Amino acid sequence: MSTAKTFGDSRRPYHHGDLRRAILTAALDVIAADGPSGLSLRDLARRAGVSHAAPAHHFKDRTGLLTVIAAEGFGLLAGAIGEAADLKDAGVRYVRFAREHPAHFQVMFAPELLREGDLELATARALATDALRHAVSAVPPEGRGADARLAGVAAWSLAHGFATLLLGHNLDGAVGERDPEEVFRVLASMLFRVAAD
Amino acid sequence: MSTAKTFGDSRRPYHHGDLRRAILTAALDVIAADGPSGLSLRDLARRAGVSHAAPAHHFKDRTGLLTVIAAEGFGLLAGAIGEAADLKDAGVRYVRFAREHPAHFQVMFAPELLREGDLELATARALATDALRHAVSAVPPEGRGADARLAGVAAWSLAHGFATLLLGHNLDGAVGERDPEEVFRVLASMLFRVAAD
DNA sequence: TTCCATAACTTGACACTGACAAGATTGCAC
DNA sequence: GTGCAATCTTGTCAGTGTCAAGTTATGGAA
Repeated sequence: MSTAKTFGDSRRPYHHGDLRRAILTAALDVIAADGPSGLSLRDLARRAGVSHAAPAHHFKDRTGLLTVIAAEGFGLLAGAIGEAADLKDAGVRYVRFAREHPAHFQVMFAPELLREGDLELATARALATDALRHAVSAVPPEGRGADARLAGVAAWSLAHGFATLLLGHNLDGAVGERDPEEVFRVLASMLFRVAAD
Repeated sequence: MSTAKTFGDSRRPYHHGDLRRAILTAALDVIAADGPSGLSLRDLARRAGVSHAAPAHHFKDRTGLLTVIAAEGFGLLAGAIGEAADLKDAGVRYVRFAREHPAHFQVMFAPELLREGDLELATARALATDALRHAVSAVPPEGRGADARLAGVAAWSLAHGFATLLLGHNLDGAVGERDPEEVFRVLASMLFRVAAD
C-alpha cells in the first residue's frame, strides 16, 4: 500500500516498479549528452539502483534497448509530422523533433546499432514515412517539379541535413542567435518557392 | 635487403614497416562495414598481425585514431570541393565524397568520438569550410537570395542530408537504379534555379 | 485464504575491450 | 661501432556485454 513494499526499513524494494521507463529515460539522457557510444547498460543499471543484469530482462540487449528507443522515436516523429499543415511545416516539425528529442534522432539513423528486423521498429518507421509521403502529396504539382518522389527526397534531405548539422554544432556560427526553426523556414522557402511563406 | 628482415624463417619482423597506414585502412574497412561502434583497437592489431598495444603507439587512443581519420577526411573533402566549378558541383562532389569515403564521412560528423581540441583536425576542418565558403561566394547574388550565408547553409544541409540518408540506406527506394549523383543534381536545381544545369 | 506459475530482479561467471606500465627489439644518426 | 629514440611486446587492471542459475515478489485461480 505504502510506497515502501518492504517493512519500514531503508532497503529499496526488490521490484523497482517502473524500471523499464527509468532505464529508457536514463538512456536518453546519456545519449543526448555523450552519444550512443557513451551508453553502458551497467551504468544505466547503477543509475536506476538495480543490479547490472536487470536491464537485460526488459530489453534483452544493448541493441534491443536502442531499437526500442528508435521505434519510440519514429512514433513520436510520425505524430509530429502527421499534424503538419503543409510540407514546409512538416520540415519545421522535423527540425523541431530533432532538437527536442536529440537522443531519439541520433539512434533512429544509426542502423548499425539497431535490430533492423524488429517488428515494432519497422511499423513505427513505416508510420513516419507515410506521414512524410502524405505531407509531400499535399504540395501542388506545379510546386514540386516533375517528380513528386524527388520533391519528397529534397525536402527530407534538407530537413535531415539541417537537423543533423545543427545537433553536431556545425551551424552555430551561421545560425547565431536566430531561432533555428525560423532559419529553416528560409531554407525551405528557397526549395519550394510556390508554397512560399 | 630482401623483404624478410629476419633470416629466411617464417616469423614476421619485429617492425611492421607501415603499421600506421595498415591500421588506418583496416579501421576504415571496419567502420564502413559496421560503423564506428564496431571498431576495436585489439581487432585492428590482430588484423595487422601485431600485439594488442601496438596501435596505441601511433594513435595514443581510440579517440586519437578516430581523430586522425576525421582530419584526413576533412582534408580529402577540402581537396574535392576546392576543384568544384560552382556550388551545385560542390554539392555533387560532397555527395561523391560521402559515397567514396563512407567511413571518413561518418567519423567526421561524430563529434563525441573525436578529440575536438586537436590541431590537425581543426585546420583540416577549416580548410574544408573555407572551400565550401568559396563555392558559395561563386554564386551570383540574385541566385542566392538575400543572405549569402544562408545559401551556404541551404546547400550544405541539402548535400549533407542527402549523403547521410543515402549512406543509411534510407533512399534506396526513392533513388532506385538511378545514379545518386544525378538525383542530387535534380535536387540542387530545385534549390538554386538560377544556376540551372 | 492458499498456492503456484510467472514476471522481476540478483548473483556469479566468462570473454572481450581500452588503457597503462615496463621491458625487448630494431633502425638510424653520429 | 655505439648510443639513442622509435617501434613493438608482454603483462596487468578496471570496465563492459552477455549468459546461466538462483531468489523474491505478484497476480490470479482454486
